[in-house]
Amino acid sequence: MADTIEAAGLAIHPGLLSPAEQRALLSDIAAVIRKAPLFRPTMPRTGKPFSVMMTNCGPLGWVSDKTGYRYQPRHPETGKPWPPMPDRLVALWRSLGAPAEPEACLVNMYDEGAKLGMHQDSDERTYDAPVVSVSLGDTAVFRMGGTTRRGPTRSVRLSSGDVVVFGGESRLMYHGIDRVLSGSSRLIDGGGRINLTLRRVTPWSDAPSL
DNA sequence: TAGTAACC
DNA sequence: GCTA
Repeated sequence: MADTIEAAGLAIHPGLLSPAEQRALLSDIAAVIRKAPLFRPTMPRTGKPFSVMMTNCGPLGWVSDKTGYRYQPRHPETGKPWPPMPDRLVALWRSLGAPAEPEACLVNMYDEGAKLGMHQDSDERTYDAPVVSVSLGDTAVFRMGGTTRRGPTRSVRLSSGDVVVFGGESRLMYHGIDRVLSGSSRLIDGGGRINLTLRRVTPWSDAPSL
């Protein structure tokens, strides 16, 4: 395990999760996907499909369709509430010193060829809490930039078990996935990469009313 | 608008 | 810079 990289509130923790922890988490997520099947979001206005498949767990889930990006309490296809956040993810969030409790866990499934263009996580009503990202399965070529669309970017490989915390200035940094290195991990049967992003959507002061 | 093209 |  290499040293933790830290800059402007960004913390990359290579190999934070042991192989046993990765397998346990993957098992939790497989159960989530059985209850809340992966769906393919589409772009606002154009309706162009994402290459990434998604689902969520926790009280709120991120979705996108022709009408826009938003958080909502129910699966867009089944109409059912998102499955509960696994205890293991709440424990991870707390272990990283994040405030309150995570309200949303977006599950992104990358098959071979899937990618995600550069974007900011800015659909939340609060940016006080960090975004916590967990990588499972095949290695991703992750690109990160600054807090505006233009400017220099750098490329970082994220392997299974790596955890990234976007806090402080880095909370609104542009980032994306250039590609996934097929066959680089044996964690997921059939290959691919699963990324979990834990987020706080509403300010902590609003939380008791949830 | 988390996609994509096209042009440099 | 386009998209509906």
